Amino acid sequence: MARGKVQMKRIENPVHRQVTFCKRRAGLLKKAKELSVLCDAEIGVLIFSAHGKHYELATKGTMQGLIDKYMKSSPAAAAGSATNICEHKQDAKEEITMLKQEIETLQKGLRYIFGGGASEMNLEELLVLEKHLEIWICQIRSTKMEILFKEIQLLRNKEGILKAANQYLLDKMEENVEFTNIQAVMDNIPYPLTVQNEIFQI
Amino acid sequence: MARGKVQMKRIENPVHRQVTFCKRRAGLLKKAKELSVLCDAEIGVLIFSAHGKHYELATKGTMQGLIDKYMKSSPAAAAGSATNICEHKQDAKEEITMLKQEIETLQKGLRYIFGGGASEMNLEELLVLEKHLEIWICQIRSTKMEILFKEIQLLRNKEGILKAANQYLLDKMEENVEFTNIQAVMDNIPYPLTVQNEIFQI
DNA sequence: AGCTATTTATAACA
DNA sequence: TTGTTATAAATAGCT
Repeated sequence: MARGKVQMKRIENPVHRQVTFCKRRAGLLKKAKELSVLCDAEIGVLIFSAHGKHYELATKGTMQGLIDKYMKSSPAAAAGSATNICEHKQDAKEEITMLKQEIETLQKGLRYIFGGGASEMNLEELLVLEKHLEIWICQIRSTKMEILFKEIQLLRNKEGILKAANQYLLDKMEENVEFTNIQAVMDNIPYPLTVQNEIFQI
Repeated sequence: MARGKVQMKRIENPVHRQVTFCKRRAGLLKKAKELSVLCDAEIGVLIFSAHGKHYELATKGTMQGLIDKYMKSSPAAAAGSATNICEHKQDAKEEITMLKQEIETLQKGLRYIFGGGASEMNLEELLVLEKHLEIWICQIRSTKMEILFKEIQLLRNKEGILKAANQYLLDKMEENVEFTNIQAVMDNIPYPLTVQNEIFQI
């Protein structure tokens, strides 16, 4: 650019190359700063020399911030990038908040049970708790009914079997010349209830 | 640089600014490419315009690769970097696990109190549980009523105070020769409700 | 977008 | 690296 045009290819002379790297690097960073200031843009420049040294510039904030911005706006192809991690982090935070609320509710419920009072719960919480309990009771009643219907079915089956057995025994009796006490036989047939009496207090 | 020096400050004229942004952006990217070629360096440039548009250049590979390189070589001080985010994510996961365990414990506690999970409970246990829940609901309703009565009492007190204030104001009016709009005065008395509307949905 | 008068950047040299 | 300087590039103000 001065004292002679320059070919756009790698400078083979190592000394020349190093000097040019120094000067042009400074020039590039200066230009970047200028562009940022003049046009109100956010600019990041990363320079890695062939020897592994690195130089950077970030106008308006940190390089990290710029990279984050880049991750968000650039093709999402950057799988597993900081952005995704951030989103996961966000999700996790939300989940934690949810879980904490759940714990809070459960603890209040327990406190309520043990304390025997709901003095520390507000109206809104009490309404929610009441609704939950009502639903729970409904479920319990439904389960109860299910059990009872099963029991009834079982008893009906047993009834059928026993009636058949009785009939069989009665027939035997009639065949039999010797007269015995039918009632006694009937009384001795085991006929246990499979459920307790209180179940009829529905 | 041409036809006049330029002040190193934001160009206020939006048209000028946009034009300059275009031109200098192209210049900067060209310079970056040149430096990369001439000196065998790896260079990345990120440019975000004030309006959110973004431009990038990565010589020798992708921007992602450059960023990875930057992450590794830059002072680990880059707080909030991917590494840290990962750690945070890990922390978050652990916290979630902990919270879930806590919830499990609390739920067991509740289940214990009520005598086990409803699905595995027999009729007897279900009846007991139902009774407990009914009692609980009764207590909740009682507490709810208590809160409401307190609220009503509060409102009644306020009513008394306001009525007295109104009377006082009316008396003042009568004394006053000049006639003013009484209704306007009454309307302006602040009368905030201390509970939300939903409480009346009992 | 394209055109120049100028300002900048910088290659070669010290 | 830094400084100097001749010269190539970049670009501000216009169209």
